[in-house]
Amino acid sequence: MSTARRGSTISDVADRAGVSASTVSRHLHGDAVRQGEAIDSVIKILGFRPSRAAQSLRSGRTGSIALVVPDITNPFFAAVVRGAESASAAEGFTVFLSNTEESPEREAQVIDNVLGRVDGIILAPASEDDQNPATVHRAGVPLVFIDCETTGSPVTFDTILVDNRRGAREAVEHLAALGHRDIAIVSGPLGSTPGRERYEGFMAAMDDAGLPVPDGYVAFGGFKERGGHQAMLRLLGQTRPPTAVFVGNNLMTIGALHAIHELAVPIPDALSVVGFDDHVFADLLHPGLTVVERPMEEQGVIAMRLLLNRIAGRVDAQPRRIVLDTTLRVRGSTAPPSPTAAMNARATRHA
Amino acid sequence: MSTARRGSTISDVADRAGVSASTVSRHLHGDAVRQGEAIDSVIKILGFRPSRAAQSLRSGRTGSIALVVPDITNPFFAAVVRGAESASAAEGFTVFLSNTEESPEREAQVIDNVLGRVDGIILAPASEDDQNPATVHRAGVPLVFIDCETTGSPVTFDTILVDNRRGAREAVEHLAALGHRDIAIVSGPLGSTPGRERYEGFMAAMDDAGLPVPDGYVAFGGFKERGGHQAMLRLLGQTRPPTAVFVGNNLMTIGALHAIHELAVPIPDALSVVGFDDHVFADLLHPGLTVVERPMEEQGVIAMRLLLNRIAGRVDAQPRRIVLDTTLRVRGSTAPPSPTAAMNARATRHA
DNA sequence: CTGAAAGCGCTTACAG
DNA sequence: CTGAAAGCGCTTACAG
Repeated sequence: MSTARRGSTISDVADRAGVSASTVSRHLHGDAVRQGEAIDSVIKILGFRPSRAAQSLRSGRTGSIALVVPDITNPFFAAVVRGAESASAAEGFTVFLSNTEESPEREAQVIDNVLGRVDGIILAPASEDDQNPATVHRAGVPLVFIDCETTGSPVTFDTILVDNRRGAREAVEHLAALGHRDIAIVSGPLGSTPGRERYEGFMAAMDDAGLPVPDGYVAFGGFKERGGHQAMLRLLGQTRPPTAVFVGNNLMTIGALHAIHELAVPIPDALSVVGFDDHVFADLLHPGLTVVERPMEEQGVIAMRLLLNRIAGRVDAQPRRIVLDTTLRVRGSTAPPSPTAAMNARATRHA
Repeated sequence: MSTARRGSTISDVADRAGVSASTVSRHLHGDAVRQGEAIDSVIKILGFRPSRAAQSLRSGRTGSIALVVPDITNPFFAAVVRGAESASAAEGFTVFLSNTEESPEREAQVIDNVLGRVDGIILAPASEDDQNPATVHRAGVPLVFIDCETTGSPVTFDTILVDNRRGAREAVEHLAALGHRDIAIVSGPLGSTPGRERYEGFMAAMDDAGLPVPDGYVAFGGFKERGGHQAMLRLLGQTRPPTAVFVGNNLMTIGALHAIHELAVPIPDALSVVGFDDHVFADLLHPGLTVVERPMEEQGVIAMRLLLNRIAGRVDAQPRRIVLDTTLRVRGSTAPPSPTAAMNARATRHA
């Protein structure tokens, strides 16, 4: 590399400051040292930066954490990143982000690349039968699950989740209390934790409320705008469309709203909508969007703390599983079914 | 760390395979070796993974690239990441992503953390008077700008951009050709390259078309949904609203569209809209969104290639500046101004 | 508080 | 094609 300047080493600093490398090293790590100021000034003059590689090799620590998520463009994960970074900054750790595009293969590659360059991994596995966590465990690297977990593994890991089933149930109960009986779901894939749990919560709550869920009221899609858009078009294309819908993911909700606008279905007059995850836009819309809200940055903070504790050995062997609560935030997108809409649904049903 | 297993080393592998560590190392790097298969099987049995730290320390290479962007949730940068990763995978490099939240301070921290753990940096600087590139240069680490650049630095860097001015001009010329005279802009911050260049391109094209741009037709906002939303509300809140608008960024366009929907302004009847950057949704909307399109993944690919060439010393000292073309993609959101809308605008103007 | 010394786990000329 | 040896730049017991 022609432009690369040979950086100075700790010995260069030591020589010019008239101390030993040990002393420079100690000073760098905050130990009290006599020539502290002299060392500082030499460091500045030389533009010295300790070699991360040498530090890692010798100390066995890297000071880095990998955060591996299925979709970096999802604002939920962006919030998680913010939380994780703020929790790690305090202990001097750097967060590296990697995107798997929801592919277990990409995830395997990322993990392979990351093992040995980080002290720990926070992972939102793409699917519940994902085998990558075993690889991480074999390498002796601490791992924490966030948002999703894998099942059937002989090993368990620290995990931070929200009560997805309860969140979905709250949405259903809210809609049922408003008088809706024709309630549909736009659901994410059942192979992932949030997809499965929100679906199960929805079905259980509908059952408890004595409301049937015809096949046509269950529409699946990928966890992104396009998935929600297509699923919602299918729901609305039926002869007897629902009067209310629960959408199981933030990006899917955006897609679903676009579909609703395209078909010029008025919210909440003809259709009440509840989304999962609050976002910047939820109260800018007219009407505002009713959502199941959950802690986001906080999950990042907790995941990072669990991981750092694990790394520092500050925690007993038993992995923790933390499940946070959701909150229903009611805005204008949910209302009692209008007489006409309800009647239409009823009439069609009996036709 | 109680759970961490001491990993095996290259010497362990060498011993069990009956060769020297040198031979194992060579085999690992693809050199022809006699005991190749034996070595492979020992590696498998032992679950050997070479220590990245030791490799870096000895070879002076890390095999990693940092990609530092202002907003990971912007689909443009997600596409850049995809492109960069595909270009780096071929040469065995791993990409680490870092988010600066458009803050030069966060950017400084990220760069400080990343220097010494990567062989090069691809940076989309938050602002044009950003001083962080100088730090990177001092550390002797190759740097490539993408999407944004900094001005006034004594050093120049490889840079990959698009012709923002021309893109904005195409939008204006398209609208003017349709017969619009009352054309407004929702612009990002002038402190960033895309904000400034698109603004300048818009103003120059309006000037060339002989169309005045009253102050009220220029609305600035941050490069996100909220910025576009608020700016658009301001534009539409005027006594003489424009009949067409150019929105200078993808996320701002989403926000602007929400504002337009809220105020129930029909597109394109009362307002034609051109966005910057195509996205998943542009042709799902009704009407479809006319946009200035630009290569996205390709920019990531090119940035990575420039950087890898620099790292490998495969390139002459002179930094390259590559400017890609934009394309106007016309969909239904732009149409001639309706007689009423135009008349309203005219009438109001003369009132 | 300080320094000399060993060593983390690799890679890479060097000599054969 | 192969091995012995040196060394990348730190950190960390050890002894003082």
